[in-house]
Amino acid sequence: MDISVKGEYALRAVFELSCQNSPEPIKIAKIAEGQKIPQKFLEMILVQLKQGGYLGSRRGADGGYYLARSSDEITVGDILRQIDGPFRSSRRPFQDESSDSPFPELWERVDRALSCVIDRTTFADLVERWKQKRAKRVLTWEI
Amino acid sequence: MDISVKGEYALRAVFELSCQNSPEPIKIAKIAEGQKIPQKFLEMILVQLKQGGYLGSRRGADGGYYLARSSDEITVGDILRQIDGPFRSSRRPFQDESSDSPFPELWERVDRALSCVIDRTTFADLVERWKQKRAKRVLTWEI
DNA sequence: CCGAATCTCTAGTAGAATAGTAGAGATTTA
DNA sequence: TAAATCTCTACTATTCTACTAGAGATTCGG
Repeated sequence: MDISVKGEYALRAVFELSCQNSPEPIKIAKIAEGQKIPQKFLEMILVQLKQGGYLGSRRGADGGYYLARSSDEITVGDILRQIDGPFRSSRRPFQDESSDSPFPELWERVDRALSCVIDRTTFADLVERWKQKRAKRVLTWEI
Repeated sequence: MDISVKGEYALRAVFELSCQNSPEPIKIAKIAEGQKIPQKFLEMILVQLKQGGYLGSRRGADGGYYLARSSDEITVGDILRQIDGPFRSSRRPFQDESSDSPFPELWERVDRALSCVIDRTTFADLVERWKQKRAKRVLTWEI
């Protein structure tokens, strides 16, 4: 019942790209620096996200990564599943044997509850909320 | 975002005890057999559950484990947290550094959603639902 | 078209966690 | 007391996590 560091790095990388929201690619090094992620580790993560169709890339000078879809069409759940695979609670090996147990149904309900948060939260949402929080903080300071 | 086998074994063990619902202790061997859990592994799990105050035990002939509380006062979340520790999503190391990120809030929402299921589902609930499902199945067969 | 910048691919790796196993010791009851 | 049972300590094989290293492929500016 935990999220891997790798998964969180992936979220932070996509968040960074969503914030920039530029059609021009952003360098791995810049993302790594901005989000404090070991660069070589991040490289592997970004390749996975590209394979999933969430990011695109360009090599060479002025190369980098960019969002392959708009940030309101990528959810937190998309990224986590791409990086860490499907959550195990949904495909436990116990289900088939006799099925005479209350747990498959429990795991379904857990999955649904989780899904309500992670599959409904897009990166556009995250950026917006984060901006609002920042605006609020600045306001409070100025008063 | 997954549940350990150990955690699921613990749930199954407590479920077994809740089903029996007997004041008399039930032997480890019987629980292990009933829920298909390696006995030696189960022993360690049961000790942890006893330390958490969820189970009691008696040694010697006719010894075994029993519920230390009524099954409607033990939740799925209690057992999972006792076995696997608190979920990491709630105490990630990223929070403190700058806190200039939308993720702490996201993890809070994940935790709340999860909590709505696992901290509100007691073993009495599980037993009842399971019995109802069984009754339904029998009914369908008989028609 | 050269070369520098950048992404990409393969491989390896230290340390922790997972899912157990083994066996002697402590306690209780018949 | 003897047998049954829980309890405690220790060990271990395998897998996973979070990286690191380095050579190769591609692009673009000049």
